[in-house]
Amino acid sequence: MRADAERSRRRILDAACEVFLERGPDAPLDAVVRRAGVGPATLYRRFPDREALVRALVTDLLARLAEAAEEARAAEPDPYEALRRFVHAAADLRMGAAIVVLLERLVVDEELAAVRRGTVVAVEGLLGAAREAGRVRADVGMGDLVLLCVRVSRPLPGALAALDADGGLVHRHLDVVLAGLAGSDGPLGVPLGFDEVIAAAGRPGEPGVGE
Amino acid sequence: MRADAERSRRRILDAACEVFLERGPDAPLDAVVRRAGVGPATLYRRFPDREALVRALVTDLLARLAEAAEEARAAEPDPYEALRRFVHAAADLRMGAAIVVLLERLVVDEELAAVRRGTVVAVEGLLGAAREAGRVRADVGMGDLVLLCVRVSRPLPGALAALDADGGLVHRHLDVVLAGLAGSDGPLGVPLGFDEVIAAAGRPGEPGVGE
DNA sequence: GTTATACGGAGAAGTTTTCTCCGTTTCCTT
DNA sequence: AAGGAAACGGAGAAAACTTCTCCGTATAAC
Repeated sequence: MRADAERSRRRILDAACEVFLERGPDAPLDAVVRRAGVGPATLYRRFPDREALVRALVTDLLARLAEAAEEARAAEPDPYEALRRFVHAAADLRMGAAIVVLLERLVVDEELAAVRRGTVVAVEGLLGAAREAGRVRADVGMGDLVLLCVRVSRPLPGALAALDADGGLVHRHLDVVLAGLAGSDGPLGVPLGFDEVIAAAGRPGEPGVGE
Repeated sequence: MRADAERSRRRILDAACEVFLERGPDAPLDAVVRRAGVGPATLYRRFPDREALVRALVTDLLARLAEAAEEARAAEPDPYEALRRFVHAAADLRMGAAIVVLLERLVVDEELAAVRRGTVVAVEGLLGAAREAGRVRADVGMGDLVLLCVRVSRPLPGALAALDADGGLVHRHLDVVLAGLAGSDGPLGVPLGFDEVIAAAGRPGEPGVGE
């Protein structure tokens, strides 16, 4: 495969990740194209239809998530810290995009099921260890973990997304979820005020959810 | 105003709330119409354009939120419980819809600013009291509170929304946010497993984010 | 330097969304 | 309970968006 082709592929996949996360799996492929900065023909040449794109995206992402889980377990001896490290990594990898698009748009074939199983097992290991160590309450399951991650790491809707351009807010809020509003499990820094929310969204001329 | 007109108005507003929350402020008004079970003409007669609908929706919702805050403060002597009660009420009122649509689509005029101020003051009172009582960490601000509520109470994307048909999951996850994963501030009941997530989304034939 | 491969833009075809007209139904008044 | 004003729903024209392809130009490998 030629170098520029590989580069385009990567840019399209990354763009698709962001776009599906923001606008759902029905987002126009045209939006992906624009975000990727490539021509429409390039996308359609590489991925014959939406399904092909989605399948490539999900496979890629699930594999990287499993890797991140292994990496977290290896890097942190403390099970809770390992879980925490993974959750933050998953947000950076845009786990939400994989979940949303996977569950919505894809017939799960043999290959995909295998990749998915690997990821689930790895994350379950992380969660189970933290739970056994008594660092995570027993009445929280994988589904909670995954859904809370999806909820918190999804981009904020519309103009609010500008608040979190660098992703810092996602990590902050993941920490809140992890540590709890009433806890004191590590400082969060300066409180975010409501005025800043207003200010960020007050900028006119932003066409909304789209770009 | 005639009784049937008032009834239509209410149904449209409720439907708009759900639809904007699920699909963002660009959702087709036609989707609102279908969900409300009225004809398109009825919507356009009552609200000349999207902006009129959105403005009515937001004004209505902000006022109800302020009410809910007052009610929570009056009903619960303990400041933390009052905050908790409000947060759950806000989710039921679909606060997310107001925030998203307000910040995105609306020029904030005099009237709207006044309503908004009232709501913010009421909620700030709740949060401040809980913080002073030492029940909420000092490094969490109104912005965090609002954004976390938006994040957690937004409907899950696409088919995942079926998991939470009755809203129970939102309340569960709000409690996680409030109490913290590592805390033990009240039992959450049976853990939600990953399999249930898969099962809920595995149902084919669901056209996705739309209805 | 040559050749095969990939690229971007313009635009046709198909789909979705917006918004109005008008005949029928529902509510209020007397 | 009957008349009249007001509201309703459905069909459909017009506009806006999406999808997807053709083809001349640019880029990478040898």
